Amino acid sequence: MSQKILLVDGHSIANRAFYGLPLLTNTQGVHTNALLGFFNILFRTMDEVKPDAVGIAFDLPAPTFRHQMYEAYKGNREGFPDELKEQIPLLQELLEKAGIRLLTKEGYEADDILGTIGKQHSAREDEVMILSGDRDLLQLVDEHLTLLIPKTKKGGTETEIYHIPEVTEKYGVGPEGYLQMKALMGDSSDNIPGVPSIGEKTASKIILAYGSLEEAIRHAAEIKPAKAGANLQEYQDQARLSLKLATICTDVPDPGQVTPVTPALFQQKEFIDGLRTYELKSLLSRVNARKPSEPAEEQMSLMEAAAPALPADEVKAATRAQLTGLMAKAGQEKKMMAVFPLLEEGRLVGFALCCGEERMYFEPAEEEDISIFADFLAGSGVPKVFFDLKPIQRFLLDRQLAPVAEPMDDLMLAAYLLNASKGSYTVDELAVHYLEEYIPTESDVLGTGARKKTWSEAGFDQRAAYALTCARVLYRCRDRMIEDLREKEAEELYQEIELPLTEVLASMESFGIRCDAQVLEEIGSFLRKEIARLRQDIYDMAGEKFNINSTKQLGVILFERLGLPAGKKTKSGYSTSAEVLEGMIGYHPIIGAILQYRQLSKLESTYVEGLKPFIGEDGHIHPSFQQAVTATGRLSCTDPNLQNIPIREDMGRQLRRAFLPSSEDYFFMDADYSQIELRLLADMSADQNLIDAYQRGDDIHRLTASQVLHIPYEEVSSAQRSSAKAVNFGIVYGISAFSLAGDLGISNQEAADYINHYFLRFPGVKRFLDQCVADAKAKGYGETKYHRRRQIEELRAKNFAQRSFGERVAKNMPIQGTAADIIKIAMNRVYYRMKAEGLKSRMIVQVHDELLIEVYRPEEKKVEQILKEEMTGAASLLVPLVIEVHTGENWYDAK
DNA sequence: GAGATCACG
DNA sequence: ACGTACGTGATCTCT
Repeated sequence: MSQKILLVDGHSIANRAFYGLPLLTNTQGVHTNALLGFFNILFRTMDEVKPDAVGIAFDLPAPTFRHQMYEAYKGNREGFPDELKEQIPLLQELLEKAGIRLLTKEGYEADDILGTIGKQHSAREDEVMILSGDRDLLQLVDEHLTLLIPKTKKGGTETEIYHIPEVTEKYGVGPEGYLQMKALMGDSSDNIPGVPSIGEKTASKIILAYGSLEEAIRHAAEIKPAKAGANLQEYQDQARLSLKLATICTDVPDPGQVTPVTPALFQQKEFIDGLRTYELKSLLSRVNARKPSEPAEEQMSLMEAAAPALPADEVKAATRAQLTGLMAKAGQEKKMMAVFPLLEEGRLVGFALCCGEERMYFEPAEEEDISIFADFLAGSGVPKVFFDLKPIQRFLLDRQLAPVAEPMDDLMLAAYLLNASKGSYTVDELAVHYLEEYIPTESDVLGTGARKKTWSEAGFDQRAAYALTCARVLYRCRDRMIEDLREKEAEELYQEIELPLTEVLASMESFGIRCDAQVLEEIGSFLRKEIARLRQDIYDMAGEKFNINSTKQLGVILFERLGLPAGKKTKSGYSTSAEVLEGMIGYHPIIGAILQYRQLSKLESTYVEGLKPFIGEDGHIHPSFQQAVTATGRLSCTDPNLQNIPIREDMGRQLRRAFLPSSEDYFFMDADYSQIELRLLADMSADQNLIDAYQRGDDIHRLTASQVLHIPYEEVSSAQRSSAKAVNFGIVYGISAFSLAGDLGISNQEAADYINHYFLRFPGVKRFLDQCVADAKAKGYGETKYHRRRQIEELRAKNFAQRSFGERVAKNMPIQGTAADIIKIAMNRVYYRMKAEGLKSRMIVQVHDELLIEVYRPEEKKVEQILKEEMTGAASLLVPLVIEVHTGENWYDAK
């Protein structure tokens, strides 16, 4: 009977684990990050693979031939850092306590042992998986043996899986070929010298052509590029040595035995005591959660805190009767219900409900099932707890069903408000943070990358277990999170702004915006013609063809071949940014052509070709508005991003002609706040000079120029006005003389004078910005008028640049964030008023300080009135909030 | 996957 | 003396 065998490269995984986590210690000062990371990776993999036996191998060096060779080339190899070295024996000890026999053999490295045992089992047609961070082991892959490489990514680990096809796909050659390639290209991290000037690509080509190193050496003379062939000839002995060094031994005598996986593994008292010693809490609760039998008495408290394992055979789909029963009961008793749906491609695969002790998982089979669920969600009696509510609202609105009604909670939004600087939020992180529990992540269940499964492919047991676990976590976290929000004075922000906004965004996404593919195509064909012309001109002027998109190649052409003066540099070479190139106009006609080429190809690739695939069968683009991404509280927009459609240059602006109302009965009305951030600066700083200016209705940039430069208001030139505008922007961004100087093309001294004069004239602004920094330093976070917080760790940095960054953020976040709060309030007011008044007009896009409305013609006056009232009335400031309204038959005309 | 560039507010 | 604007997302190249 064929078995699943998991083999682990101990040193390699410990190494990955070590670098994947910050340096943690227990209270005794023992470093533990590699221990924690190792077991996380091991447990995760065991959950996914469910092996029948495991083997974990470690190097046990001894002076053997191969080792001596290895030593000889070891010159550039750094040893493990001490903090990691110390943890290896602790790890080995823990593994042995857990019941695992370690695989070591004097004089052999771990990969030799893994190779030998792996090939033995593979020959018996067992299914072998080797877990290692080392690509060298790719040479072992065969029909029954796969290599798993854990990747540490932001927020978790993912696993790359290599069967034979993946090896071929990635390297062009199979596992044996990969070994031969290694001999040619070498590997600096493994101190395999290889052949000079042969890298991965050339090596792959050579092996593809000749099959092996020896064959390649025989044909060295005919190898292209000639340099590679000549070097192979010259360094053939070094190549042969490299082959020897790279080859993993598969005939280690008595390599040891794998350990069968039994329920007792990882349950030994000694092992659990060990975890306690190193204070690896999350592992402890995980081990307890996996515990199959009765818990030992001393583990009771931990056991109670941990989610009970969900034996797959006990989870059955709930019947419709059970479902309606639980919903009815919750309705009568007004009991809180956590709801965790599994959605994919607009389909509801299933959902879990958790109402205290009672939990169930249900999969709708008919329309009737969905309508029962939708009725429950739209009902107002039961407090419903979600994580990421917007897709559910979208699901309902797409089907013309009523959206989820209050009372409700979205713990993803709560998590975002509690810590806005994370970018992504998951249920498993809530479990760790609030319950100190480890639950599987979505990628644990579905995998990642090319092998990522859909929920339907994952199988019933997986779906049910995952959804039920998540629902239970939500149920238990809810009260504590709401309490945390209250403590931070953010409950109103959450209840009155973010939560209602979810339906608004779902509605905007569901309607989408019509986009005419023909208009796009016309612009595209014009652009392609122009791009081809420019490309040819550039090649002619450069005297050769090259990839203009490659900054590296472009740098060589401009600064070496044409000998133009190089301006700024980047980390990796010359800068060729528009800013640098613009400074070089006049030196050579190629510069202008390149700038034009850049501009047009950006439009073509990002906005013509980039948008096309998003136009759906309904002729609309349905973007995704992200509510829990930015650190300041703004929305972001993806798939596609409709918040950066060109407008500043007329050529790009033409693209907006492709965005149209959905029928002739509608036109566009676009309303944007006039200088909302500067008005907020006036309000929040209470600077009398700035307030007076806005109350008089002055042109604020003209006024700034007049006051800073000491010239009469009427005599300000347009150049002076635009300098003042740059100063005003700079103030909001946390200005420095250096950057203002760069922006205006003046000296540092002149820029510093501007800033000093500005602050003399607007002393309240100066006081306010300094206060922002002082408050943020004292509290560790910046805050908006509506108590949105952003943690600013950089303020405590020792590094000057980082700390300065923190200070700029402390000045900017309260302003940008409050503007974001206000437009969110406005969106809610406009949307819910249009809804309440039964209008056919609808909000379709938000661009930070701007709302685009598709207006039903008969409703023009009504909508304009609503926009004016609700947007200007969204906040009451010391200065007026002003909006500008434009209308048109497409987005171009409406701006 | 990171870095460079550039589109928007 | 230190290194510089704040916030996003998409595309392309190259390691």
